[in-house]
Amino acid sequence: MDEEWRSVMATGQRRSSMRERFREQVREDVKAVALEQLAEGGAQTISLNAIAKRLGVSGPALYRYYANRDELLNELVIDAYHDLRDALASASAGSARVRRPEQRMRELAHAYRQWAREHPHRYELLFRPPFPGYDAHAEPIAEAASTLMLPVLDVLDGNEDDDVQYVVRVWSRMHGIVSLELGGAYTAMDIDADALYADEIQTIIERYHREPEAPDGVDVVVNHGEVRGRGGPGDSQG
Amino acid sequence: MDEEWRSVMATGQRRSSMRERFREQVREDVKAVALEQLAEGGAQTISLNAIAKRLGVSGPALYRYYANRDELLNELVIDAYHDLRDALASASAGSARVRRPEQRMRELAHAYRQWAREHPHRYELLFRPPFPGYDAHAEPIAEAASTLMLPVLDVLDGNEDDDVQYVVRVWSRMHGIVSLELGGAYTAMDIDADALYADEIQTIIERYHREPEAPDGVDVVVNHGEVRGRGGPGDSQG
DNA sequence: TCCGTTGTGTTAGAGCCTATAACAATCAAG
DNA sequence: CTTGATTGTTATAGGCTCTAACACAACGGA
Repeated sequence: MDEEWRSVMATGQRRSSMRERFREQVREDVKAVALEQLAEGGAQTISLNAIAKRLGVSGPALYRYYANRDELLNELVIDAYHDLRDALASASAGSARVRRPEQRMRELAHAYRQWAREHPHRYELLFRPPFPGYDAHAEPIAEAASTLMLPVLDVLDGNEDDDVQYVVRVWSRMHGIVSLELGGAYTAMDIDADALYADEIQTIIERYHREPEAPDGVDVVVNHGEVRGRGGPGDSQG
Repeated sequence: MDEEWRSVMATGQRRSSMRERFREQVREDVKAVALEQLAEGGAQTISLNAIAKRLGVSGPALYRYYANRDELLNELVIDAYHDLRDALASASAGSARVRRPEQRMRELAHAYRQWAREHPHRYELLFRPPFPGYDAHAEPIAEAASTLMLPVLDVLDGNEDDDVQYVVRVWSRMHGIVSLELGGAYTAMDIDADALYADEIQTIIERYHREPEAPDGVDVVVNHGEVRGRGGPGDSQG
């Protein structure tokens, strides 16, 4: 830790707020190690003590940087939420105006699941009831949801108001599969998660896709499979 | 603990396997306290030490009954799985031959969500990736899934083979909503979980309900919203 | 009835953790 | 150069899991 200080001093950068920069650097280092521990054994494996040891620092030193373990975890939650948001935004932007909306939806859904599979513990961290000390959960989740909503709404060409509930339902369907997949439920019962997810997304897309091609506007604008009055039997042809 | 022994001896029940019965009793007591701790602060709150203290026994005594903390947790998982299974079976049996299949489906779905809301931490315990020591997860989850599948299959009048994937998808949709609800996501974004869930189930029911009333058997037997060839535009009337 | 086996409880202790307190050293700036 | 803020250290308290060594009660056969 002292070495870093000296090397930084040697390079002769601007002295102002050097301490702050260093402080921020240490906080990042701590989070980096915490992320490794998280990836290895889940949230309960994260230990300030072990992190300190790995950074070559004696235990309580890190309490200068994080008031307690929960504060570190909350930081990880916020970072994870940002990361997921960026991944989704990136996927959404990547297929912005190029392809058909169905394809955009497919890619967005794929990005969602892929992020979860790449960072299972962080995903778990995001959408888990943190009953003991729920500090920074409500707000990030709500914002993450909104961020997920926007691309979906964009893909669905929805009107942002009544469609919110439908988009949440779409999100819930994606989350349901992803969550069970990460939990190992599908593996345990020998089910192909890839195919399952693909089929589900396909179903969602078709469900949506009826709308813009509806011949006459009977009242189908925001139907999306909600109740809204049934058309009686015979409205299906396969 | 000695008191119980003496009182039991005093009642003069059959001596054979008295020890076993007592042992089983203690194991149950331990689990009871563990369940309280679970309900209060989640799985990480469960502590053999604290349980021992609450039972008026000194710490390591409980290691005579549970090899380690994980064994206790696994027992809780298995119990939770049994409990959920019973709740679903009960709901399924309760509305067995009386009502229309749609109503049975509705009640089954309701029982599922209700159990999760009554035992949020146990539900969480069931469907969570237990990365550190996953002992008894794969099998219980698979069996719990089957148990959930059967009533759903029954409600759907499916033929148990090809329909498995569809039932898993239905289950995933229920789990998705329940999981996000327990995670507090809906509360954070001001969404009525009751309505959301009801709508989702209704959608599922309608989706299914087209089948038996399909006018001519075009190939609709196991369609359930899977890809299987699209009918082109105009197959929706609201 | 006696005695060995088995089961169950105890305390002691190692090793991990979180977190606080008291103290020392270093940096920043007047 | 002195002073105050920052950051590191060790010591300590208290919690946890789990093992070891020991004591005693219950069981069951001789």
